[in-house]
Amino acid sequence: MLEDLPEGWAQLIRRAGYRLTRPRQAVLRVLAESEVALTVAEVHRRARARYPRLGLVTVYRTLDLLLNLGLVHRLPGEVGGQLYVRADLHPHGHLLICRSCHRAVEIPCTGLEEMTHEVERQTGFAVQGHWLELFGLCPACQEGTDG
Amino acid sequence: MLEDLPEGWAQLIRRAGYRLTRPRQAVLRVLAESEVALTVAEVHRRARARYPRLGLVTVYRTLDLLLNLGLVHRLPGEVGGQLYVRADLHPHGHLLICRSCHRAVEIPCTGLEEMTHEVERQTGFAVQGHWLELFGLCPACQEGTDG
DNA sequence: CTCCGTATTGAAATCCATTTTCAATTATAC
DNA sequence: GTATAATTGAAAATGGATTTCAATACGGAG
Repeated sequence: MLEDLPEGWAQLIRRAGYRLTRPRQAVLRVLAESEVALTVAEVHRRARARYPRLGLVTVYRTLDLLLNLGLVHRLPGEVGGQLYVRADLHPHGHLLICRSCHRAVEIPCTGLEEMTHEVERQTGFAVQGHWLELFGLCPACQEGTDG
Repeated sequence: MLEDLPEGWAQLIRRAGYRLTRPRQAVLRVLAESEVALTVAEVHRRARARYPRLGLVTVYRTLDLLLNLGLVHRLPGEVGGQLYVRADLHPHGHLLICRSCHRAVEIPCTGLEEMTHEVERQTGFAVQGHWLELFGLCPACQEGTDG
């Protein structure tokens, strides 16, 4: 039942003092299985297939929990719903996202550490983190008819 | 009355077929005068000082208009309100934003064009645009007591 | 300068994502 | 098993953003 969760998710959650309940497992599994960034509503829809009584609120709470544990990324999307993806697929927060299907691909991001230090030197800011997002159309969606 | 607007904003808006009304001027002026990225609510608050009858709806509509004309950037911020800044201050969408005061600084962003082409080659995506955001604390806010 | 047609406005209503509240439920330690 | 504290889901509340529509004001024609 838990074996199809990503490496150590179960332990991490338990160690952090959280219970591994059925609703949570449903949400976890959905995220684990998707390489595509999902809206909250989509996570809810999919997770319901595993646990029909699942409430939307629990989806929000579980996503928040996963976010705090660093297991998922939240993509600061456009107006109308944030997107979530497994963090272990994209450890550095450098993503290429398809505007049509939300497929997310990790970008090999050379030189950003260096650039960060350079920027700190120039501006006096204390940089705490970064987000690099490229967006466009993935190969599959380029073949489709929509623009 | 219009002279303190950034270069050509007035003409651009007129040429695009829009009227330069008092409510719009109020909103324009607020954005023109701020180097800091502003929430919609903050724009509303400040613009009211110039034109008290100004409705929040008009702020949204005007920001949208400016966004379409490319005169402002919308920063895909965290949950709870998007931020807007003059686009001419940050032509490439590479920003360093203070988490405390929302001051936005343009990042000299070398090598990103190259990286984009490289990524397109590797992934087959058609890249349409990008967003690079560093966040941290500006020098002034580092001195403050809050974290 | 005045009049007119039309774009624009603001208030209210609505929409939709997210959060809060709280009684009922359920996972885990004993 | 039982106790107990975390967790859940429904409903209500919140808050950002959008839609609707009658009233208003811009800016060209006269």
